[in-house]
Parts: sequence; structure tokens; C-alpha cells
Amino acid sequence: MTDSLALAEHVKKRINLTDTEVNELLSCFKLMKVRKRQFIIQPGFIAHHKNYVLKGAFRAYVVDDTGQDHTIQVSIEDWWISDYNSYLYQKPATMFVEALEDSIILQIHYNDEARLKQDHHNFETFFRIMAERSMAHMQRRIITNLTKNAEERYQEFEALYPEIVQRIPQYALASYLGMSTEYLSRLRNRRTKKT
Amino acid sequence: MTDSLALAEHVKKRINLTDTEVNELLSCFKLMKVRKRQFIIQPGFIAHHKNYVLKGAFRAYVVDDTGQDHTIQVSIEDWWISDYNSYLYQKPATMFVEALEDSIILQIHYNDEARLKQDHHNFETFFRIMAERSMAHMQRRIITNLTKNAEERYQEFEALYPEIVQRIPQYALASYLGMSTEYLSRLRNRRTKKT
DNA sequence: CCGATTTCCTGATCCAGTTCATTGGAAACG
DNA sequence: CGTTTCCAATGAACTGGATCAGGAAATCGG
Repeated sequence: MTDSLALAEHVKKRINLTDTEVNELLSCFKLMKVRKRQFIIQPGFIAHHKNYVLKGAFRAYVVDDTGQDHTIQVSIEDWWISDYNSYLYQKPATMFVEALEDSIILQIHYNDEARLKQDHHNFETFFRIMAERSMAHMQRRIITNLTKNAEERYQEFEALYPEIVQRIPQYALASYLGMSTEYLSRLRNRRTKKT
Repeated sequence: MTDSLALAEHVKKRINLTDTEVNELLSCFKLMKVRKRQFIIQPGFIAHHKNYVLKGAFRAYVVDDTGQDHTIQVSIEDWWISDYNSYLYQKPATMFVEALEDSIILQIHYNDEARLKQDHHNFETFFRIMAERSMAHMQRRIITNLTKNAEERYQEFEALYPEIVQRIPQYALASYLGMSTEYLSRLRNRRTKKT
């Protein structure tokens, strides 16, 4: 339970909570250990949980008709991850969510989240803020993808999330940025040679 | 005020409202007429409003360093539009939001929305649902952009929003789909000839 | 109703980024 | 600790879609 304090802090940054509320919140989450390469969500199965990463790293990706991976989201400590289209509408997932390292997560079930939101204006606010920020974040990504070329997208990502660039495998980053691994490799070497 | 009933219906589809609440909601919105080609949001200015389209059509777009347009969102009747990154964080906008036709909108001010959310658990829920769905929608768009090629993106859009395809100029659609107008024109003619 | 401005179409050329193939090194694994 | 599997690097050939240029049709304001 001491681990869960990170989650409590995370929530407290966004809304005010009494001690009772902290307890009620934490009682809804289940701790789970996940080994590298293990899936917590798979296509065809409904994503019943939203997952808060306590330790480790994950990526969510889809596989297209030609068999290619496309990374939709990457999450490290203090981030959330799920297949939101599956979770939100409680329909079968289209994504894989896979641990990139041995990890520890806190899971909340869809029904428990719904109950929290219904019972407390407070928590409704918290999840509203989360959704708004995710939306704004995704919109920025759409803009980046439309306006920038491969090199600029890599540079932007590197500037915004240097820790993640170090930490996740290159194929995951390339497929997040929407380019082939070969091309990303070239971009990286171009830069380091100049320096 | 009779016009505003469309908005009331829109909200009632998502949450339950008493008559008093309907009135309180509608009193926060201002009716505005906008002529074709007029901007309701411009880069550099803070987007103070979320806009509900009663009649007409809008597009939100950014202009990149090379002077090219990129359409981020298109909205017709019963949809919302704004520069959400500007609105949410109350920072200067990066987008233009422009009327594609003579239009009528209902505007809510950031502060009024905040007050509504704070005073009523109800309205907090409504805006949470809106944000969640926008987020899910944007994620689907990210997936489409990563996994599909130009022709497939056009086909998908045509299948999902046939009315919009008919209604907005081709350059707006092309820049939404992330391709040149020339290429979109080619795709369209390819199809109609085959049929 | 007409001239002007937008919008749409078509062909020729070009390039950013892909694909395919190969290699070497580093983890993972019994 | 040898072997297998994964991952990054690099070279060569190829292509989806952009760009540029020209003109034809719609649409609009007056």
C-alpha cells in the first residue's frame, strides 16, 4: 500500500482530497506486477482497466493489415495507459499494450471508476481533467504529424521526452514517430556524427 | 432562445437535466452570427470560448513554416469547435478557426464553463464525457494517420462523414486528410471513373 | 448579368522516406 | 557458455505522394 502513495500524490496535484477520499481512491486500485514482453491488453478482449504505471514502461500499439506495428502511446512512471477506445466504450480492444520492462502497475476497473465519479464530484473533476489533457496532448500530436517531417518529429520528441528516448527500443520509437526503424537510425547517426 | 433548444437536446442526450438546469445552462451561451470566411479564433489571441455550431460549418487549421494549411478539425451542425490547447490552458491560440459558410454558433466563455462545472456535478459529468469522446476520436484519427495511406484515409472519411465530404471545399478536406489537393482530386476521379 | 476570384483537374518531374538484404553486436536462455 | 533470438546500422533500389505549371469550370460580389 505504501507504493500507492505515488498515485495519491499524482491525484492530489490535480484535485484536493481528504484522507477518507485518498483511502477510498486507493482501495479501488489493484497492484499488479508485469514481466517484460507481457501483454496487459490484447485485441479482441475488452480493456476493463485503466493502468497507472508505478514502475517500468509500456507501449500500446496496433498492427495493420500488412503486419506492421504502429505505436500509439508510450508510458513510463506516473503515466497512465490503456486502449481508451476499448475502455471508454467497453468494446473489444484493437491494441496490444505490452510491458517494455519488468513493471508494476495500479489498475482501476471501469465499474469502480464509474462509481467513484458518480459518488464524488471531486473524482468526476479529476477524470475530466485527465481526459481534457489527454485530448489536448493528442491534438498536439495530430498537428505534429501533419506539419512536420520525419526529422523534425524526432527532434521534437527528443526535446520533449529525453528520458523516454533513452529508455525505449528504437523500433518502438520509430513506429511511434511514424517512420521506419532504418530511417530513424539514419537520423540519429546523422546528428551524432555532426556533433 | 428557441434556437438554443438544439443545444439543450444535445446536452440531454448525455446527462439528465431539470428545467432549472436547462435554463442555467442556456443562460451561459451567447448566440453569434458569423459570415463565411470570418475567423472566430486567430493565432496569438486566447480562445476564450467553446463554440457549439447551430448552423453552418467551420474548420480549424494551422499554418506551418512553409506557409501550408493543415486542417485539424471540421465542424458542422451539432458539433463543437475551438482551439482546445488554447482554450484549456488559456494560452494564445496557434490555430485559425474559420467559417466555411454563413453560420450561427452558441458560445460559452471559459469562466462560465468553469463555474457550471464547479456548481453542478451534472455539468462536470457532461464536460467529462465530451472530453473523453474527443480524446477517443482523436486517438482513432492518430491510428488512421499512422496505419492507412492517402487513398484509404479518404475512403474511411467518406464512409464515416459523407455529408461533410459533399459540403466542405476540397482543399479543406485534403489538408484534413494530410494530402495535397492535387492528389485528392486524383483519388476522387479514379473512383468515379471505375463506377 | 459579367468580370474576377476561387476551386478543381491533369500531366510531368522529383524526392523523402520505404523496402529489402546483409552484417555485427548484445541480450536472453537453456 | 554456446546458441539463438533480438536489435541497430548501413547500402541500394524503389515508390507514394508532393510540387510545379497550365488551363477549365464554378461561384461570387457588385
